This record gives sequence, structure tokens and C-alpha cells, in this order.
Amino acid sequence: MPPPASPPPPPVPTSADVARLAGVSRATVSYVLNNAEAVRISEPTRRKVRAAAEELGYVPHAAARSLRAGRTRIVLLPTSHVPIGPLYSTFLNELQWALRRLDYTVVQYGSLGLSGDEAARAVSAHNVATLKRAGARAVIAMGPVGVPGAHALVMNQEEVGARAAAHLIARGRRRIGVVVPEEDGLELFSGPRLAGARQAAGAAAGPAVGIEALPMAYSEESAAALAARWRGLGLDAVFAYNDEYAMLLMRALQDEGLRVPEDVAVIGADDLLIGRLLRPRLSTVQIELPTGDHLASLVDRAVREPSEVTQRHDLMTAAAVHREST
Amino acid sequence: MPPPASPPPPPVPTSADVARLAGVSRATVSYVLNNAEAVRISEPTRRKVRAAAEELGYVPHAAARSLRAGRTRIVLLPTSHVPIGPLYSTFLNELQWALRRLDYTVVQYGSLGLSGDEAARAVSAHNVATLKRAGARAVIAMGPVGVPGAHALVMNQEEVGARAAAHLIARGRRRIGVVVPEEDGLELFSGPRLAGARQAAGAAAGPAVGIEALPMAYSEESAAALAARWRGLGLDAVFAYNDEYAMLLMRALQDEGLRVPEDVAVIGADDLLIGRLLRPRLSTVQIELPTGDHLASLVDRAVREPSEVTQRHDLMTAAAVHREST
DNA sequence: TTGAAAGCGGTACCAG
DNA sequence: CTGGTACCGCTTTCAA
Repeated sequence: MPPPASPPPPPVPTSADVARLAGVSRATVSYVLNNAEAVRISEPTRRKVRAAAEELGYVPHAAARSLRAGRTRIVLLPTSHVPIGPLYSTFLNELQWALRRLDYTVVQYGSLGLSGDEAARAVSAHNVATLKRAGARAVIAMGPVGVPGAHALVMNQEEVGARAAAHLIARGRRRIGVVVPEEDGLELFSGPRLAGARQAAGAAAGPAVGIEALPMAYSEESAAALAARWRGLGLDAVFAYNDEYAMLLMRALQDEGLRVPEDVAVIGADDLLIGRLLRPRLSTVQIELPTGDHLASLVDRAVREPSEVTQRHDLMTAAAVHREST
Repeated sequence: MPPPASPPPPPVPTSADVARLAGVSRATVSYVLNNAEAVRISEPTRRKVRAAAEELGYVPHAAARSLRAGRTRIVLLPTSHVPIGPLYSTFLNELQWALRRLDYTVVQYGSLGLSGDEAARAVSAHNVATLKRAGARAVIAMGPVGVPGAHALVMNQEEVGARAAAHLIARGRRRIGVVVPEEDGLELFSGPRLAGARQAAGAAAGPAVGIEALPMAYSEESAAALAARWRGLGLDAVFAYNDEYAMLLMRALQDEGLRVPEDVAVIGADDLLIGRLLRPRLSTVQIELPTGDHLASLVDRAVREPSEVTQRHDLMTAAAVHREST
């Protein structure tokens, strides 16, 4: 009599178990379950195998399968450790579902928007190699520049800043503040947006246009502090990074007695619903992103044709939309 | 001279390559690189092995490793295909990072908040088995009830609805509308919140309290349509699902000429920053969630002690906070 | 049409 | 202290 077994772990069926139950070999099981084209299996055999698999609740062991195959259906997607706003998180989420619909396993890997130069280094070529080596089929990077070996979804954030500044300039503003979020991990977005605004200012005809970076955190206190010293700044307009920061700042400015847009024009970005709910209605920079489905199929295609070449997908077009705050 | 090789795939080094270069066996490589305690390796050998690994840029093959080990460090986290609001997505994101800091690989698996009964079935016991079988170390579920075999993060959404309704009732309101988002995938949250409100109404002392479900989509049109028929509804208060829906509805109500809170009291939930920016300031139900770190360590502990028992972690406490809209 | 067997890359026994 | 070796579970030639 064997020793009183402690709760034996529920036996996980392998393909061998299925084969035994179906009275065939493991090879046959594999063929049937993978619908192998290269080999004809009789219908009765297929039935038996399928029935056995069903009965045992057999599920192929993912690790073993990919060890043998030499590749996985894993796609690495970047994540930020900090909220990046509804627009991009929705987009990323959509992409993720689209990829999954294509039967990929999506693994989050972290480094979207590390501070400053780290951002670039984080998704460096070496990292990419490491990640692919570990079994990933594709690595997706999001950033201002392409990354060798990965699918780079490059988002031209500069254009956002440029459109905002151009809009402000066209409406006669010359002293423009640009909100730069203090939150770590947003530099990936805020840096280029600021740079784009500077470019637009430099390219403007007529009198010189001044651009001033305005650090601000996403909190009432920070917005209030900025608003308190506003009059001393001598600014006649502000590009508030995005609609959420814009809402925050606009409220603080109004509480400070400033009139929008008379005393100061405010423009946001991302065209969120809240912008239309504010009074005055918030002008914004609308961003056009491709659908997750579209992007996913692009990735899928590129994965099937392993062209070891860096794939670079340009995303985003931006356009200012005028409402009441500018 | 060899034929002009087409771009030969960069040879991925295996532990055998490292062994060869270091002049030792694969076993030794494994011992050194895993800091095996059970066996003493001389310091010179260790050096050689490490140097060789470094030089080749060796990275252990994840699939092979987990095939051998019989387990992975993968944790499955649910995702919704629909935005679930800043509060929960931030929370999930935090948890994800915390898990990663603990060296887990986080894989998103999809089904948070499928419609109706599907929600429950999606994370059924069978699914859980399948997922674990495929190599996952832990499966996390979020929902109103525990799920056998998974770590269930159960969030008591009913309490949110109950607190909101109780707050409204305490302030003398008797005819309460409850916004139910029309977006698919939010039932997981909205259903319990509505049910909680009903319970609170049932438990209220004094004259009967009426609860009316108010379907509404997250769009200006839908909010405007609801506001347009508001006077016919005979409601004196509304629990607007969360602060975002509340902002939307409040705006529409005000545009319709209704006064808040005189004609209708409005309360949201989740205590988002925007609520404090609105005028009148939005009353809300504040939700206390544990930190991602805390939860991650809970999960980690449970994983180490494979107690095959369903783990159930109760989350959330809710409290109404009164501001100006009620 | 089916089965036997050789690995994929790593880990962990057991000898030496 | 180190090397040989038997697996983990699956896919896929190659023969029968």
C-alpha cells in the first residue's frame, strides 16, 4: 500500500495521454490537432483523437510547443508606468485586442516613456534582440524615432505642438506658454510637443514669437500655483499639453480672475470629450490614429514575412480644431 | 569560398555555445548562471563561464527553461475591451508594474466585463485550468464573485451604489435615477452599482424611495437626449455611475435649464480630479483600493505556497464625499 | 495512413 | 568540484 498520498496534483493530460486513449501514436495526435496539411489522416482516426482530447481536456503545452517550433506567437507591447491619457491608452488597448484576435499573445513590457535618454536606450537594439531571443515574434515600440529590429510605431508628437502653436499664432498670439507635465514618463510626449511648438514659432512670419515652457503637475495645487504667478509671466496664450491639463489650468486661471480667451487663449490636445463640456469650449488639436485592427494586420503581415528589416509605421495626423477658448 | 550566404540569421547562442567557449559542460554553465546553491563551483570556473556568457550575449531560452521547470513566471491579468475608467485602469497598471518588479511576466488575457452572463463564464473554472495548464502561475480575476482556482480580486461594487444612494437619501431625495452606461463591457461594474442602490433604497427608513435605471451612452448626444426628457421623469436626484458620466450629464442638465443641486442632486463615483474642477463641485463616492505593490506581494506569496485553494482578496472600501452638487 | 525516434534548450540527478 | 545524461512535451522527418 502506497503511503497516504497528499492531495495528488490533478494530472495534466499530455499528448501521450490523448494518444493512449485514442489508441494511436503521439504523432497522429499532433497531426490531427494541428490540422496538418502535409499528411492525410483518416476521418475515423481524426474523430477518435478529437474525442479523446476533448474528454481529457487536453491543452497543448505552450512552452513545449514553442521550444520545438523555435518561435512563439508572442508580441511585446510597451507600457508606461504612468497614465498616458485616455487617447493613447485606448489606442494601445485596441491594438492589443486586435492582436489577440489574430491569435497572438500580448505581453506587456515596460519602458514606454522612461525619463529622457533612457527612453531611447530602453528599447535599444540589444534589448530587442534579447526580447526576440526569449521567444517574442515581434516587439512594438512607440516613440519619436524608429528602433532597429522592432516594429516602431512612430508617433509624430512634434506635429501636435506645431499645430497648436500655429493655431495660436494665426489668432494673433505672440507670447505662448507650453505646459510640460512634471510627471515622470510623459517626456516622450511632452518633449516633442514642446519642440514642435518652438519650430512653429521659429517659422512664423511677422514679429518674433516667444515660447515658454511651463512645468506643471496634474494636481489642483500645481495648477493654482502656476495661475497665481500668471500675470507676471506676460503670456497671452497657452498650449496646455492635452485636454486634461488644459481643463485643470483653465479652471485655475478662471479662479484667478483671468478671462479665457480674452486675457489668455487656451488650447489643449487629444480632442477628448471633456473639452466640449467646458465653458468656454476648449480648442484642441485633434489626433487621428489608425485603428488597432489596421495596425495589428500590419504587424501580422510583417511577422509572417520575417524581413529582419526594421519596420517603421508612421502614425498620426494632427489638426487644430477651433472652439471657444482661443 | 562559401556561396554568397543570404543574410544568415544571427546565430542565437545556447548554453552549449557558452559551455564550449568556456571549456566546461552545459551542466556547469547552468549551475553558475543560476547560482545553484546545492553545488560548489570554483571561482575561476565561474569567472570563465560568466565571461563567456557575457561575450556571446547569452540569454536563456525562456520556453526551454519553463518546459523543464514545469512552470512559468507568467501571471494572467484580465483586460477589458472597453475603457473602464481612469481609476481601474490605473490600478490595473500599477498592479502590473508591481508584479513585474517581482519578476513576473504579465500577460493580458481578455474578458474583463463581457456582456452579462458571459462575464462569469469567461473566467470559468475550465478556463482557469486551461490557462494554468498552458503555463501560467497565477490567474487573476476581477469581479463581483470569487472564481475557483484563480486569485479573485473581488471588488464590491454594490457598496459603491449603496453609498451613493444612501447619501442622496440622507439629503432628503426620494426619486433617484441611476445612470447605467450603454457601453458593452461595463455591466460588470454598473450592474452591481445599480443593485447596491436598490438595496440602499429598500433599507431606507421613512417614505418609499424609488430607483430608476437610466441607460445612457458616453456621448454628448445621449446625455442631451436624457436631459431633454428629464422633467418628465420626476426625479430629484441622480447617481451618475462615475464622475465622467456625471460631468457629462450635469452639463446636459444645466444646458436644459435645470439647477444643480436645487432641482436635481448629482453624485458621481471614483473621486476623479475632474469632479473637483466642475461647478458646482461634484459630490462623489470615493473608492479606496489597495496599492498594486500590496496586491502583488499577496499574489506572490500565494504563488509560492501552491495551496490550490481559491484565493479571494477583498478589495475596496467606499465612502461618499459631499461637495456641492448634492 | 500511421508509428518510431530524433531533437528543440535547459536543469538536475548521479557518477566520477 | 565537474561531466555525462535523462528527461520536460511537442513537432516532424523518415520508414514501414
